[in-house]
Amino acid sequence: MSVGHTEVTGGDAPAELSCAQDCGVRDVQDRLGDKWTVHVVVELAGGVRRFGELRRLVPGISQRMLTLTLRRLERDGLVTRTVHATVPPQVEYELTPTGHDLTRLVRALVDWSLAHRGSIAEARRAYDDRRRP
Amino acid sequence: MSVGHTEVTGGDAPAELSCAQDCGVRDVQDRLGDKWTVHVVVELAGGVRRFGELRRLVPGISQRMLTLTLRRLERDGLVTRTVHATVPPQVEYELTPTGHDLTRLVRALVDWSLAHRGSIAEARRAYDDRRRP
DNA sequence: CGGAATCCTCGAAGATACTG
DNA sequence: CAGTATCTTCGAGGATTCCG
Repeated sequence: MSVGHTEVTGGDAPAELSCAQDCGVRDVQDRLGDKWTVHVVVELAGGVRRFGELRRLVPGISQRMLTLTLRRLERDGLVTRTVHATVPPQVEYELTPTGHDLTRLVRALVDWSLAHRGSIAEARRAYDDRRRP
Repeated sequence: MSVGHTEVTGGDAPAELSCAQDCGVRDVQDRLGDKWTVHVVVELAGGVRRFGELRRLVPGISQRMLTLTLRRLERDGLVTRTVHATVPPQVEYELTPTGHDLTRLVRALVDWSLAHRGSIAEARRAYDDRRRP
């Protein structure tokens, strides 16, 4: 099995992982690996959401982290930010097409972890028991 | 679109994301999000590897981080560790079936980032240009 | 060779306070 | 309401040293 390596000469396989250290994979890892992005994306998958709405939908997130998370998503073109010049102010966030495609990856993540949740927990118990008798 | 929510009563959809705060998804996020696991898994996808071999195959990784990364993978039942009582010592690592399945997720990650690499870089430039004229 | 133990740095994330 | 600005904490990860 080969995860990544495409022969540069004539390959049609999907990826070469080590193209000049990571070729952008780190960006995705950083988004998917941080504490809040996945949660925010999941809520945005439900449609347009306002800032305070997201704050309520993602329990435990601080105002600061919600702002940072949304800004990063916006910067990467995964989310649009629409300011309505009303009073009080009203800001709406929505997934872009690319952002929606990200939810497919998130779903793959969730599916995988659910599929192997049991075996991992078991392996972990076994390992810990071996180490701490 | 709904990424996660399965009605507990009779749903057959794949996942409920907020089952008691994350239901194991964080574990996978932590592995996939950290700095080295993906690289190590990719190399192990090529077959059995010795410690020093991995050290050479994953450029930049420290001895400590390679050890930690492998231990975590072993603890989760994704990698087996085989010590040959030779001199000098020889330790071999290999993906378990679950570990091999993890490579499918890694591949999805790599594929996604390659597919959207361009649009993300572009969005990022546009965003930065808007903010710093 | 394949680690374990220790020390240190630095950035992610939390808490709090202020503002257009 | 939807932020920005500061300060602080905490842990991942790096460097180094020692060991069976």
